Amino acid sequence: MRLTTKGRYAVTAMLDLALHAQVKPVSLADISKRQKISLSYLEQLFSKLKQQALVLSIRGPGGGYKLNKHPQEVSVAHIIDAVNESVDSTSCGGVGNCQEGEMCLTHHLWTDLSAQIHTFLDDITLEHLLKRRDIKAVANRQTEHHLLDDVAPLTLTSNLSNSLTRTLTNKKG
Amino acid sequence: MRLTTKGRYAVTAMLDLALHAQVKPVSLADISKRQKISLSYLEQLFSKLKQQALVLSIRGPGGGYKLNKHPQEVSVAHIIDAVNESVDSTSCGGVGNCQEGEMCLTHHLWTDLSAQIHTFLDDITLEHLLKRRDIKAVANRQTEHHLLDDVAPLTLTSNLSNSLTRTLTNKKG
DNA sequence: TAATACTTGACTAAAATGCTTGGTTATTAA
DNA sequence: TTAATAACCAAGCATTTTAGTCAAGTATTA
Repeated sequence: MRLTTKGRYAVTAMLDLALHAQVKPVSLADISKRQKISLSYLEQLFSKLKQQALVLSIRGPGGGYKLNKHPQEVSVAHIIDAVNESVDSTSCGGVGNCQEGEMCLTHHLWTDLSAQIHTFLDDITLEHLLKRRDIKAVANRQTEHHLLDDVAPLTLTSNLSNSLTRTLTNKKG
Repeated sequence: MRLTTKGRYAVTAMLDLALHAQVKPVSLADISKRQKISLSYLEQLFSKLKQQALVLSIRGPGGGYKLNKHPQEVSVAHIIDAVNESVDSTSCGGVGNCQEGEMCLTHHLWTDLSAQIHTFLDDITLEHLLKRRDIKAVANRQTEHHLLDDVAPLTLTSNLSNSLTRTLTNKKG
């Protein structure tokens, strides 16, 4: 499991799709403008996302990309894995040549840890993120209604964060 | 939060310290041999680990490094953060120039997600990893005693993984 | 005093990241 | 049919990160 900005870009772009490609497809140019990611970089990322069947493409004018699965079926882990191409190679390459057993030990502990993080991110889907988005959208409307300009935004993001924390940590029990 | 091989090297090295630097300090040359990490790369890593007061150094013959805290006080997150120097810079740089609010949204979701992973890794200490190590050592002795050569090792690592899974996911409730 | 081992800095090769440029192909609307 | 759109594709490039080398220190101990 690798966590870099590349994965963040991919998750952001997929979330953009989930938000805007409900009816008609969304072009990479649109995502590029909205999320400030270079068009050609998006092309590279979506090439891999399509290989993993996470998105489908429609060519020609009015074309673009759409999600190929329901938001609740797309995990953050899958998105990140899709763009990070086969990490593998944990020095000994799986069951390879750990000479002393000492190395194999710490090596195993790390891969276990890595697997844990993967499981953690595999439980978080686009659906989860979308729900938080809805909460924020509703909250924003409330904010406008109550005319609280400066204080409210901070409270809102703080609420968002807390709610996300609760959602993610209290999973499965 | 960034997750790369650099962080893995650091965690592995710290685990090596925890295992071998109980009485006398351990030289980087020893860790280099045991964990197959280049000496000079270890020097760079330990320079940062020392800056973060995670280790202390003893110079001269018989010198080396020791943990500066108890294993239960050293989290995996802290180790990874120490060698990954101030990640920051999430495009808008915190509270900066998210123009459309749309970007700020996904941006926030990501930082929340990242914070969750951080919290997750902050709960895992060297102590936890050491305990798993003990379990495996005991299990290995049992294996030798029962003379199960082929089947047992697989079961053991599987048990290790499961036990780790339980420990990590069932934390705090 | 010599060996040990940390400390520091400069430098390098390789890989990953993020982006540019310049095309092609399929599709649609004028 | 033509022009615009937008996916697709490939090569290349600047920057950063990774991982490591080399060479000089300095502190400590035997």
